[in-house]
Amino acid sequence: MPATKVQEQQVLEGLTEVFQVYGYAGASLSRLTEATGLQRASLYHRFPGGKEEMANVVLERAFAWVQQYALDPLAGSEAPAERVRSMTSRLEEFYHQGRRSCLLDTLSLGAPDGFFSEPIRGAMQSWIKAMAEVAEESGLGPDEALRRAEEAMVSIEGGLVVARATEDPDAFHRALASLPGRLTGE
Amino acid sequence: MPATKVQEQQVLEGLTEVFQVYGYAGASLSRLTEATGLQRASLYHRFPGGKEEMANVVLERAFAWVQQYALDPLAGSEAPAERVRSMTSRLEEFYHQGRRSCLLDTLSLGAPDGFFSEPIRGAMQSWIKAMAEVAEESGLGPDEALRRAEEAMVSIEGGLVVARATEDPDAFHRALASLPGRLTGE
DNA sequence: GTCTATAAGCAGATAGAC
DNA sequence: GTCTATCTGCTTATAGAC
Repeated sequence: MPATKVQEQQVLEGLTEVFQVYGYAGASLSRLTEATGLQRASLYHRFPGGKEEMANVVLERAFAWVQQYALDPLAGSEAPAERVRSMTSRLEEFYHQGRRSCLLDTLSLGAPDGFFSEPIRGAMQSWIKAMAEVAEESGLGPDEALRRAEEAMVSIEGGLVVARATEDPDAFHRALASLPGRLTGE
Repeated sequence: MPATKVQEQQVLEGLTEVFQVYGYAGASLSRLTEATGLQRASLYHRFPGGKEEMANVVLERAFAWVQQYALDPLAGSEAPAERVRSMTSRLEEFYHQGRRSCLLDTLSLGAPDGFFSEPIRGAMQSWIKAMAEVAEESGLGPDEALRRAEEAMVSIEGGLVVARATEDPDAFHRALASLPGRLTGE
C-alpha cells in the first residue's frame, strides 16, 4: 500500500465535481468524503483549513487548467477564429459537454462573507481580458473588443446555466458555436 | 395588532431575497426567519411543507411576475423590437438592475433530488417560447427564431452570472441591450 | 497518511402555551 | 397566528490510535 491511499489528483477531481454540482453551501463533508474516497479526518489532514481551503484549491486548480489549455492558446499563431475554436473545444471538455457547472457560478452562492469574491472576480476578469486580446488582434477596436469579450463570457456562463436548467447539455454547445465569429468581427 | 404580524407579500419578498442570494442549500431557516421577521414556527404555520414549500411558492410567484409583466407584453401590438425593450426594462426591475440572481440558477444547485427540476425546466422553456414567438412575428423562420430566443435566454442568465461574479451589475444591463436587435433579425 | 470515535453547534422540523 | 422551548439528525471540525 502506497503512502497515500488516493492520489492528489483524484481527490481534487472528486472535490471539484461536488463543488460544481452542489455549490459551496451544498457541498457537505459527507458528499466530499464520498466523492474522494477519503474520510473526514484525512481530508482535514490534507486541507487543514477545511471546506474553505478545499474550495480555494479547487478554484485555483480549475482556473489554472482553463488558463493553460483554453486561454494561453488564444495567444497562438493560427488565425484568430481558429484559436477561439480551440478554446471552445477545450471548454466543452472542461465542462463535460455542458453537464457540469462553472465554479465561478456555483462558488459565488452561499459562501461565507465574500470569501471567494476576489479570486472569482479576478479569474473572470482575466478570462475576459484574454478573449478581448484575441478580438483586438483580429482587427476590432479596444472598446469593441472588450464588449465582445464580455459578451462571450456571458454566452459561456449563460450557456451552462441554460443547459443545466433545461436539462439539455447541447444548449452549451450551441452557445459556444457563435464565439469564433463573435470574437473576430462577425 | 392585526391577525397577521407580517403581510404575506413582505414574507414572500424576504424569502425570495434569501433564495436568490444564497441558493437553496444556503438558505437556512435562520436566514429565512431573519429576512421575514417571522420565527421558525410561524413560517411552518404558513408553509407546512417547510423549506421545500417555501422555495416552491417563491419560484411560482417569481415566474408569475415575469409572465405577467415581462412575457405577456411580448404579445402586444407595438413593434416587436419595442415589445422586447419593454421586457428588458421589466427584467432590470425584477433583478434589481443586475444585483439579484435568477432563481432558475440558484434553485438548481444543491436542491434535494431534482425537486425543482421540472418547474425550473418548464419555466425556462415557456420563457424561451414566448421570446421565440415575438422573433417569428418579426419575420424570422421558426428554427431561427427558436435559436435566437435560446440565445436571448443565455444572455439573460449569463448576464446575471457575470454581473455577480465581477461585482459589476451593469454587465447585466449591457447583456440586455442586444436583445431587441437579436430577437428581431439584427 | 488514514482511520474510528467524538465533540460542539447548527440544520430542519415540531409541541404546546398564549 | 405567533411565540419559546425542544427534538433529532446532520454539520464542521478535532483527538488520538494505528
